[in-house]
Amino acid sequence: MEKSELFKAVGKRIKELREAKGLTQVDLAGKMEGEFDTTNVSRIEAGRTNPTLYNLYRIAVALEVDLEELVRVF
Amino acid sequence: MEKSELFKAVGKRIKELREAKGLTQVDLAGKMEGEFDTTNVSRIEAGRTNPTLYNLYRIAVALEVDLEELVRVF
DNA sequence: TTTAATGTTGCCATATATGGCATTAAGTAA
DNA sequence: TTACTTAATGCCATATATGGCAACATTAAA
Repeated sequence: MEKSELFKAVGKRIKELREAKGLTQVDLAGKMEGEFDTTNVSRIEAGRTNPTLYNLYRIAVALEVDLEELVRVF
Repeated sequence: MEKSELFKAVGKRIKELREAKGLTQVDLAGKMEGEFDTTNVSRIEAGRTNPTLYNLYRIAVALEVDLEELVRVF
């Protein structure tokens, strides 16, 4: 699997999980532990960046899913 | 779960999977798609850095496991 | 129409992951 | 002892994720 494909797949998954909970990108950033800019939520969902483990983890916690769920892209 | 705990847990998992395959850190870096420095294998396994999604993915491929396996730390 | 909410994108600054190399240490075998 | 392998770590340079803000487009509601 190619790099940008991976990013897009994970981003899509995050977006789906977020919308399933009825959250906006602003809501998600706000629910995350510590600081997180909404700009980055957009970038990660769009697959335009290579997110770090810790940010994926914080997103998973905010979305109330296991980290595995976010990276189950096959 | 705290940040450095997460890194250590994922690092430990990588180390276990690597050793289960009888690979050295050099072997693992060598098997990874593209370039990857052995220094970083050590850093990631030790939990001293916050690895990116793409590098976790490349490690998973080299270790012949799903990415989910690497982040199943609970 | 105006207003507000949502998301994307561009820009720049900062923080940090990684590349790359050298050193160090521990283990193992000669 | 020496020589080799493996891994950890320190240093510096570079690449890039993120912070933070502004501008823009879209949609929906008044």
